[in-house]
Parts: sequence; structure tokens; C-alpha cells
Amino acid sequence: MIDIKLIRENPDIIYRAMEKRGEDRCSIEEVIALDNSYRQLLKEAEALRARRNTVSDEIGRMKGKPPAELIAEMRQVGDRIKQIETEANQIAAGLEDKLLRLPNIPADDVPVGRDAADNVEVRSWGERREFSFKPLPHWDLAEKLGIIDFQRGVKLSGTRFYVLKGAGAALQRALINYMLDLHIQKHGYTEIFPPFMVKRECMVGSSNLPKFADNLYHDAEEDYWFIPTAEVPLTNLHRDEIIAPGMLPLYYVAHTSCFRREKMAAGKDTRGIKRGHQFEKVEIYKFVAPENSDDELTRLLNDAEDICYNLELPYRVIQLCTGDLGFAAVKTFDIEMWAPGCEEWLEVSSCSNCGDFQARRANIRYRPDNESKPRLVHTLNGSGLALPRVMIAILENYQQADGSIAVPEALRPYMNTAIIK
RNA sequence: GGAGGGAUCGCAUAGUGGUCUAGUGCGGCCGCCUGCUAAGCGGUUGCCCCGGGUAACCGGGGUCAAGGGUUCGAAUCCCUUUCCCUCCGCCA
Repeated sequence: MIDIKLIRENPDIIYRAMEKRGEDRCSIEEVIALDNSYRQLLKEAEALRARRNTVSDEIGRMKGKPPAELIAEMRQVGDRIKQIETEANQIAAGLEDKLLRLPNIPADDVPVGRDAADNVEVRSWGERREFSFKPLPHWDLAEKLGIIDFQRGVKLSGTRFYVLKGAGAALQRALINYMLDLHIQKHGYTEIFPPFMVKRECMVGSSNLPKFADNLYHDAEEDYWFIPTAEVPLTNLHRDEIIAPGMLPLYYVAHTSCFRREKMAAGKDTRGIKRGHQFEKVEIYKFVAPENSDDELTRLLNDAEDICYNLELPYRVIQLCTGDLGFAAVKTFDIEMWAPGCEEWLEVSSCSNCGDFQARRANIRYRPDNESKPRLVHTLNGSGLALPRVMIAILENYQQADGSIAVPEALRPYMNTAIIK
């Protein structure tokens, strides 16, 4: 959520930000109008309350019975307060809803652009492997090796579901443990295993609701929401808290299943395991002081890249332009791995600085030192990494002429084998 | 799922309609005292919103789990919801 005071005092900044994102500006005008009428009503209600407080206090001090006219007048004042407050609350709710649907302001150094075509490649690492044979896409490789069962996945749960079997399941498990260990031991993150179903207000805090309900699975009976990423529970870990002096930065890593309806992408990427309704992901997450968040994003990105580097999978880092930036982000870098079989760059990670956007929604603050007032933290998140796409990259990059897969060196201690055949 | 008990300022507690602008202890902060430490003495103390001011600050409103109700006035009475505890039932 954008600070209403900023919108009130510097609307030009917000207009410019929305323009860079390709959003229209009329919602801002509505916000400003609602904010004005709300504050007007609030002022009235507060003045009446101040009067009531004084008079009630006087009545309390009186020895005898208070005059009937005074009681009658105060009864009217009470009714009026109720009236104004009802109206004010309605306006406040409308204002809140509008504010919750406004995207974050991009950082100044984010390249301006319309869509993904205007994203900027920052760097790349590793050579694309030369094959002496035609590399197969992962669905063919996996089918032949019997490590992914697409048909039975559909039998169990329908389209966009699959079953990992034998070495397929083992490879995923090895990757999860490997990634967790690296982030915990080398990069200093603390492991978290959160719930996969959360309350509505968690989804609002992380900014998945109210705007993106279409992408979420929801249990209507209990009002539980299935997490589309560990970012949701991790953000809410410190919801409504004031983090004590000296505690920041906080680094968390979590492996969770992720659940996405993928309504928006109907019909896209239906082949293989690139885009499923349920997938595993290791997520890295930081709560930091505002002045450090830009540096912390660089380090978070490096931590995610470290996995790609150690698995010896060629990748590139892309900076998202203003038009492609996610709703909550001020700045985002994607990591893409090359998949020689299906011949495309796979997004395996998205690393974002959300500034104080989620912190304001989720009311997450910190105290710089004992004497100071609480301030909003900055939150950062990144995949470290998304499992199915890393598996695609491994299968397709490490395939051999006979259809077997060499296990990346770093993963062998976790797999107890050097080859999948 | 059933029956009962509870939720108060960081923590522990007091408070059953107006002297509560929520008291006290601990902790925190400031100062004094003291070879050092501990102890002691004095003062201070959360968060949110609105208005004024460059600012320290000042004025007002809100906040006793959340929302609603009764009342001139609610931490206190009533209703609903949430969470926690005890017992019973069910359960990996």
C-alpha cells in the first residue's frame, strides 16, 4: 500500500509512477477525493466527541441530578456522532479498497518500458552446451526414464498435475535439501516451515488480495487461502509487530508447496512440468532497515544465483522494466535458466524489493534504537529456487546421448548416485 | 463437535457504570548517589489518527482481544465473532 500522506501531499509522484507502469490515473483522483471527505467527517466527529467528553465529565462531578435539557442535548450529540461515524466508516472502507488496489511506486533506477519486451539483461553466466545429438525436451526424457508420470497425474487431479516417481521424486527432494542447506549454512538464512493455508488478512498483507483472488485457491467454508508462494506466510510472520532494536536484518528461508489457479494462463505451457497448479519452491526472504534494502536486494539476488552457479546451469539475470514489474515491487530481477530441449529461457527466480509496501499493509515496523519511534521495515523476497523449472534445466542440460541424466556434482551427496538412468 | 473458565499499557497484576486523563510491581529510559558491580533514591514510560508548527513540541480524538448494542457517560452491563486454558468426544 502506498502511503496516503504521500498521495495527499505529492500526487505528482504517484501520477508519474502509475504512468510508468501503464496504469490509469483516475483511481488516484478518486483516492484523493475520498481522503478529503473522510478527514472532513472525522474532524466533525472528533469535535462532537470532545464536547461529549467534557460534558459527561461535568455531569459525573455534579452532586444532584443533572438538568434534563443537558441530557437531552447530549443524547442528540451522541446520535449525530453515530451518524457521522457511519458515513465516515463507509468512506474509509471505500478508500481502503482503492488504496489496496494501487500498485507500488517503481524505484527511480528501474528501466521504463511497456512490457516484458523492454526488460533489460543485466548479465549472464555459463556457456550453452553444444550437443552432438538432438537434445530432447524434459517431458520426453522423463517419460522414457519413468521418473515423471503425466497421465496418472491427470488421472488423480486433472490437467496441470503430474506424479514424480523414483529418481524424479528423489531429484526434487535432493534439490530442496541442497538449496535449504546452502542458504542456511552459507548465506545465513533461518529455516521456517510455515502453514500452507492462511487467513484472509495474510493475503492482504502480502498484497495477493484483494486484487488477485482469481489466482488463489480458497476454502470458502473456513475462509482459508492456499499460499501461492512462501512469501505470503513469511511476510506475515511479523505482521502487527514492532521489531526490537538490533534485530534487523532478519533472513528467512522456507520450502513450501505453492498452489496457483493459473486462470490467467489458461492453455499456456500445458506440456511438461513448467506450469502446474501445485509446485515446490524454496523461498528466501528478508526484513531489513529501509536504508539497506537496495544493497540487500543485490545480495539476495546473488544468493539465488549461487544455486545456479553451483549446479553449473547456464543462466541470465534480467531486470524487469516498469511495465512488467510486479504489483508490490519497487525493483525486480528475474533469473532465467536455459533449457536446450524445449529451447527456452525458464524463469527460475524472481527477486524483489517491495520497499515498505507490504510492511504498511501488514503493519510490520521496527525500532531503530530505544529512543526512536517505530518505522516501517522493508521486505524482500526471492525464489531460491522454483523446483520444477530447475528440474527441467537439469534434465535437459545434463541429458546424454543414451537418454540418461548425469547428476550435477553438487547434488551427488544428496542423490547417492551420479547418474539417473 | 459438547460443557465451563479467560483475554487489561513490553511482562506480571489491580480495577464490576462517572475521582480510570487506566493504578501498582518488574523491565526500559534519564538523573543522583557510590572505588567498580550490585543495591538504593528521584523522575519518566505504549501505539494509531486528525489539526497546528521547519522542528523539539502543542491541542484534540481513538485504543483495556475484535465488531455491534444499552447509557448523558462503558475496561466495567448486553449480543456476536476470534483466540487461549480445563474437561469430554473424535482423530494422523
